[in-house]
Amino acid sequence: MFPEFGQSPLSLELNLDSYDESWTNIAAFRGQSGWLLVARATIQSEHDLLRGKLIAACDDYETPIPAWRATHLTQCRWDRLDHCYEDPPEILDDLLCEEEGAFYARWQREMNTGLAALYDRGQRNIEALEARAIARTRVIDLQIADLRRRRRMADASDEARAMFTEIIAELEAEHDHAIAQLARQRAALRREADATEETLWQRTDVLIEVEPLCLVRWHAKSNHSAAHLLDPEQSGSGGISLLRVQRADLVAVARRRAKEALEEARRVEKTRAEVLAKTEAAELSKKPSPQPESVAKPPPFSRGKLPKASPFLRKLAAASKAAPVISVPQPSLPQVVVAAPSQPNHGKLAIERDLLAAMVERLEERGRKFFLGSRKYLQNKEERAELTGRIAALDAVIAAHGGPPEIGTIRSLPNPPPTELPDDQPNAWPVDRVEMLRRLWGQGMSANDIGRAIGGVSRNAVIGKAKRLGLPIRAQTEIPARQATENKLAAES
DNA sequence: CCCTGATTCGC
DNA sequence: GCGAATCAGG
Repeated sequence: MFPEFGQSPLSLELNLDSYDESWTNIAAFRGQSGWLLVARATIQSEHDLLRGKLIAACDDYETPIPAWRATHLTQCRWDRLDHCYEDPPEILDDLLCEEEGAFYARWQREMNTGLAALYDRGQRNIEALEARAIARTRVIDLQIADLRRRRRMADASDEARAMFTEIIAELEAEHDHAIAQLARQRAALRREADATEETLWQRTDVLIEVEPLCLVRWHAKSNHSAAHLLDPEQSGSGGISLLRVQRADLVAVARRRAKEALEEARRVEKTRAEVLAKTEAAELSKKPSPQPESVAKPPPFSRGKLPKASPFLRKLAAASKAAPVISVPQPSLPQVVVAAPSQPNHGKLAIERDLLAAMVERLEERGRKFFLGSRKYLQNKEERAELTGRIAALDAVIAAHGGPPEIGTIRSLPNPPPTELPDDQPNAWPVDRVEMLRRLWGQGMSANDIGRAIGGVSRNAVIGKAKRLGLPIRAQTEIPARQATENKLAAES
């Protein structure tokens, strides 16, 4: 094990040859380098105390190395200790966070028999559910196969064949239904179990402490292995073959990254297609009579661009920064044309709502990895709260306008007030906040206080917004401000 | 120093 | 349009 260096990063060389156990445990690290962080974790409650080592490691490409594999590295001897002037990658922190969460969960399961039982029971329930579903679908499959065979038989009459087809269709529907039901029930069980588990977690008052022991930038070296690492025919030119090995690594990483980016891009593409379909459907239902003239030549949208996308979609696309870079093998969209809605409609709001809900779900899933109360957990929680707030706001808007506009007299040309709700711009100041700002600014409250009163806004933001709103400029000699200062001075003396 | 609002400028 | 950084006055 390494000495306890403290937190400042050090670079060192690991001698893989000094590893005592099976060579296969560390063979993959040959010639590699990366980062390694070891921390001591202590969990303490009224009755129990558990200590453990947390290991977070990654390679040069920031690919995480599982803790159980990285452990082997710590068993090697090291030399060439030196200062390290590089900054450790952020992912190391993330990994440590995950390890912390895992450690905590382990402690919970070990120390809390109720939780362990609950966990087991949940697993068993899910297994039973799956077994039942598989048995059921298998029976259906057999029936379908049998019916198909009968249908193929020569002596079957046309009516009989039609009947078989009908029954097969029914059975297939039932099969699909069973699968869907399984998915639903499984998700429900999981949710339930997680919720119960979390309440049990929160009930225990514990203290978790993570103390970093060392943070090293490592290079793995192996002397004797060089000989059998090299291809025999290239053994004369070690440098070249080493380069080749490195190149292979780089190519592999590049491929992996490209693949991930492609998947991401596809996901975005899919969401976009869904939204398009929904918007189109909404448009169609809203305008039963087609208006051929109004949209003379709707431009086919270009690839990688979100046509009239909602800000959330754009954000989504931006978050998955893959779309613009990677060329997605486009499934040659059949020129889907959307008459871009000139004003916010309820279909759009509903879609945005759905997107937000989906984002919340993803956040929730991600948040489960983090240790309760950790920085990342809190951040996640905050983001979730914000999104839920936005969903509520959207709901209110949708409700306030009484659902989708009916095709009545009102919906004619003198078009309805476009309700200057800043739903087109998630960054824009919501109307109520602007109102508040106006009022407080009028009352002479300081920008700092206004920012605090509104919440989540800096004084600079308040001032900036006030200026943009064209609110009366307040000279710095304004009474309230000076009064406040004087009051303070008076209080001091 | 503290506070304040005003302005700039990169996003 | 937004707001952090910066400026400048009290």
